[in-house]
Amino acid sequence: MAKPRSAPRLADVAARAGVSIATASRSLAGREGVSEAVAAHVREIALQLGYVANVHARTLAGGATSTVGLIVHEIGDPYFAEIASGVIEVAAQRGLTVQICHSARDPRTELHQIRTLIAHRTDAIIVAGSGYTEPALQAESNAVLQAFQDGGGRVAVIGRHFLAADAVRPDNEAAGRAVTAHLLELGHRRIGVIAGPAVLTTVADRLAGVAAALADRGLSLADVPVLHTDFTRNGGHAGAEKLLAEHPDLTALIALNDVMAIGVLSVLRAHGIAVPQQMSVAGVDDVAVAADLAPSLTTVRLPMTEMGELALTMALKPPSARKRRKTTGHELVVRDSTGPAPTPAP
Amino acid sequence: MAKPRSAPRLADVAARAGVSIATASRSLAGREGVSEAVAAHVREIALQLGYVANVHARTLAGGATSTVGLIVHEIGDPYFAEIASGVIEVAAQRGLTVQICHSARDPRTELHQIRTLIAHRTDAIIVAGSGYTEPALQAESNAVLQAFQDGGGRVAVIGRHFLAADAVRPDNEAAGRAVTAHLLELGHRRIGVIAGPAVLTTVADRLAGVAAALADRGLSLADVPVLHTDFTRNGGHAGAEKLLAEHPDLTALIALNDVMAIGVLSVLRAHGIAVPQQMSVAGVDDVAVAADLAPSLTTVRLPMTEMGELALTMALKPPSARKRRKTTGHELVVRDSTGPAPTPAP
DNA sequence: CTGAAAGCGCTAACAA
DNA sequence: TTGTTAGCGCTTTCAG
Repeated sequence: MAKPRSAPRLADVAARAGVSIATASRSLAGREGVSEAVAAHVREIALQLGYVANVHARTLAGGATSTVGLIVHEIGDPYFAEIASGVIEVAAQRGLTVQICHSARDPRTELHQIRTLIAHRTDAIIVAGSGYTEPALQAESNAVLQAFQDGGGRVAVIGRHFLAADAVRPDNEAAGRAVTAHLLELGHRRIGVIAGPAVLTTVADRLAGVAAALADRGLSLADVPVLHTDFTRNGGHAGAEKLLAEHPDLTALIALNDVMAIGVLSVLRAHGIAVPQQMSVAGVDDVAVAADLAPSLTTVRLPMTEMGELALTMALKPPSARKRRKTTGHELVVRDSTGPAPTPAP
Repeated sequence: MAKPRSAPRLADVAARAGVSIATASRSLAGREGVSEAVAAHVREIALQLGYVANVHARTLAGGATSTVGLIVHEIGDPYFAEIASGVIEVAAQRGLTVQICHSARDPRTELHQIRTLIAHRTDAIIVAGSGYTEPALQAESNAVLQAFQDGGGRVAVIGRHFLAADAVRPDNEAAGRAVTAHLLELGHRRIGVIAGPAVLTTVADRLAGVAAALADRGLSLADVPVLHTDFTRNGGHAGAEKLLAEHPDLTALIALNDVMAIGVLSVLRAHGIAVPQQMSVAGVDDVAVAADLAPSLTTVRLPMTEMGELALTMALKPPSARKRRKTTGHELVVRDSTGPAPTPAP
């Protein structure tokens, strides 16, 4: 075993450069009050020693941690993976590192992860998972995040949360509306909706959009079957099986996110139901693979990567008195999974 | 602005509990040398104060950081997202937090990320990105990681690296061999290979497997067109276009990973080439969507999530004298994208 | 412009 | 069993 003293410390750099650690610190931090010559020399030495400041010591001494936290429901879900990619990219540009946690779509777990990130004194925390329609579920998270912000921490959320923080808001209602209007225009009237858990604001908002589009045509959400299952590929799969069995007359299926739609398509394929000839299918998100499915998936594009970038960018700005709110664009992407409603057999 | 003193400190807990900080520390750490009564009391107080230890202070004082680093090429790639999911899960179980960095398939960036993680004094570092066939490219990373390990840090890599560390090794050669043998058995002889950058060991190993399977049939890799492009969906897309144009007689395409295969399928669809009737396509990895593509993708399953779990588990074990090496299983999954070679037109 | 020294919050000897 | 105290490596006054 080698000696535990592995990484060079500031003291090593200072000694080697023949200056005090205070001067060394100033030089490396690029603070002023050091002659450029000395500063350059110190930097030179630091470089050749491969010196990297100990983040913990720096943090303890009052500096920033250069770390941001990101809470997602599940990183294996492409929606979150794409958001994470955006967050990581801008973090890297700014010399920050990203801690990622799973909330597993559970408010208790989310609270726990928030606590953990706070304990790590991350400079900022980004909550990317959907909010909950029931404020009580996030009351404690809210309190904890508030305290964190009062202490100088920065917070940004993605989606609609009952959290007082800067927010990046995909327009989920408009997305739900767009996809539904598209199907209605194609002549579909017997539409089934496969939704995620009703407590998620993302689900509630998209569903509200569906309802609004229906209302525009004098229809009501009460008239269409809505099934709440997991917000995952398997949830979509199970939901489609159930809906198909209970409502054999449906001509279109809306999955409230693309991964669910993927599950829906697999069921249709297994049952030999032609898409879109016999059944149209649409999702929301436009995850990367949506375009490469067969049939390619009609969906509403949400700029996930950009949302991640935006969230971190906002969080890194100096806090403003009132919370910032940034709504992202969305775009209906019509592909091959939707088509005209089949004319009913005479 | 509230006062900066937000989080309660150990001293606060100790004072409130009427004990010294040493006793408080012991109680919370669950170390022995404290009467159970006192310990329980301290824990109680800590709980009601919402006390969470400052990770940085703890680390600086010689404790563990409760943080592990994970370096992936790109988290948006489902292969890495699934690995990350596994890592995060076992980390959460053990009360650890995960810092994820992008290496962007660039050795320089990878080195930089390793340095960053070391600066953060993560307890362990997991390098999930592929290794490089050219040892020189990772020489410096190797040195830095070695120093990290000498200093008590733990390291695990996924894949074949020229890094002295515990390793989880998907059997890439066997995977390449399996998929190729499958195609050969189906009667294909004019097979094109769409590969990622040749410098990646993952690519080199899978390609070696392809060569081995060909050799088993008396064929040579020299006889089949191999195209090296990006190890991504778009790389697969571009590669397929090129290969198709240059070798119109091919009857099967092997993409060296599933995301490339997705790009390949999209090209075939665009050209109206029926899969598998006119062209068979196979990938490697079995990412989640592979089963849901149409046609569903024949591939070789690698247990990505489990690989992530395994890597962290290994890294968390006390270091052993000789490096551990764990080879994971793989399994040919035949789906709809491969079929018998079309009989040549007479 | 530069250096000395006081912490930051916690752990781990060492005492009592 | 419990308390005292010396750091961990760095930033930041405050002197010089």
